[in-house]
Amino acid sequence: MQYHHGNLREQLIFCAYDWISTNGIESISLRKIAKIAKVSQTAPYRHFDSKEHMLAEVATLGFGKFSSEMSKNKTTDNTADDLVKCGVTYIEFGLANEHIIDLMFNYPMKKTDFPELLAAADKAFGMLLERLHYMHHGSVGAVQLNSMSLHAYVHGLLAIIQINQRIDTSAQTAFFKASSAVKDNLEKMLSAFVKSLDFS
Amino acid sequence: MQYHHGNLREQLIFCAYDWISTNGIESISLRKIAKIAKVSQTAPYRHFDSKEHMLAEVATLGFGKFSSEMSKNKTTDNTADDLVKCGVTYIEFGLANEHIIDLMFNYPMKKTDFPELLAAADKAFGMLLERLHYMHHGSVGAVQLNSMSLHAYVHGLLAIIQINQRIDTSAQTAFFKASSAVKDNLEKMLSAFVKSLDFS
DNA sequence: GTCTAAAGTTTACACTGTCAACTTTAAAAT
DNA sequence: ATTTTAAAGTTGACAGTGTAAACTTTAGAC
Repeated sequence: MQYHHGNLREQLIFCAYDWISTNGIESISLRKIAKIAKVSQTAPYRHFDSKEHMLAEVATLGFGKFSSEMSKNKTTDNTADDLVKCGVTYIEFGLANEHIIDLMFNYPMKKTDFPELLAAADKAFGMLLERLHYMHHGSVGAVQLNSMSLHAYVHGLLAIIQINQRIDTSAQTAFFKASSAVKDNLEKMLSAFVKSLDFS
Repeated sequence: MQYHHGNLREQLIFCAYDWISTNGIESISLRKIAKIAKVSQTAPYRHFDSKEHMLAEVATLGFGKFSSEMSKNKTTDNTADDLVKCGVTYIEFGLANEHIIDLMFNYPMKKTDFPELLAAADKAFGMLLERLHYMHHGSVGAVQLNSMSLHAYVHGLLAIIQINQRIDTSAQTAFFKASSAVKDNLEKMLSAFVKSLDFS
């Protein structure tokens, strides 16, 4: 079966992705996206159950780009370095796409309603798991705990940097002065962290 | 000068705090809060410039409770343990008040518009700094970097656990299975992390 | 007791998500 | 080739939102 517009569903997702990228999540509305795509206000409802459903598709797209970014830099001969690069890539992606990563991780969605999104998120997480399994040399042990630990650390570093960036410099307090130093020491901090993990 | 209602401003803040605690941030509206406080829809505008302004006051209240929770458990004879307790308290507060901490850290507000909020956040962060300064024995060195590092780790752990909790068990993937193990290993993970910090 | 400014109300506007009822049109069935 | 049908898109409506303007009430200063 064909359609009228050509490919409205995907175009809406792309429009929404762009809008969120530049304007943030709160300012989005289905009606605006529909207007940008030059269709009527309720046309999106022929393709998505709800606004949340559409945002889930955008988040899925985000995880796709995120994964392909993360899958680069695989050297295999020094997995610890790869892990550090993973972390740096994670944070750089977050800084370059602050609103999208906000949607991906902070926007409250019933993720179980959107299996595609769940799978996309899981795939991204798999990049970490894969490398950690390699470092554990087959022993399963604390590999999951280590992966969570690393993910938490990286995720937290990104959050700290973002919180800092939302403050304009003139009003910086002790907290925000400190967090600006994080960005300049990312690799050092991450590799120290990876070294501290237990691979026994 | 007096007023009609008695103490509407504070009551609105408390109402909003309660509402957010139980219902989350997205579902809040100024009109609902006004109705709960039994005043007209626009009465809040005699006390707050905007919805955001009111939420900033709620967040400030949140940071107050957060700080007083964090300031407990100060033994001074084993600061490393205190730091671990700080982290555990942070995460426990977050889990017991998921929507409030969401407002405090994830809700996008121009924090510079609300100096009270900035100060309250800074005070909470000071709990960490204080202990870390003690462990650095006066040497300033990497104390700020360490504080950011620890904050990032704790913040990230909380985020991971929260993400996990939003998924219902039947649909758990590798990612979410792993994150459930974090909660049972919090203290172990935190004390390993604190030990890995460089206090030279 | 009058006056004034703070506190609260009413009305209104533009915007939102979403539903129901309608129209168009591409492709399957005849 | 023509009819049928269901998907794709439109129109209009409803309740809820933030917030601005104009109004009313009332406590306290004079």
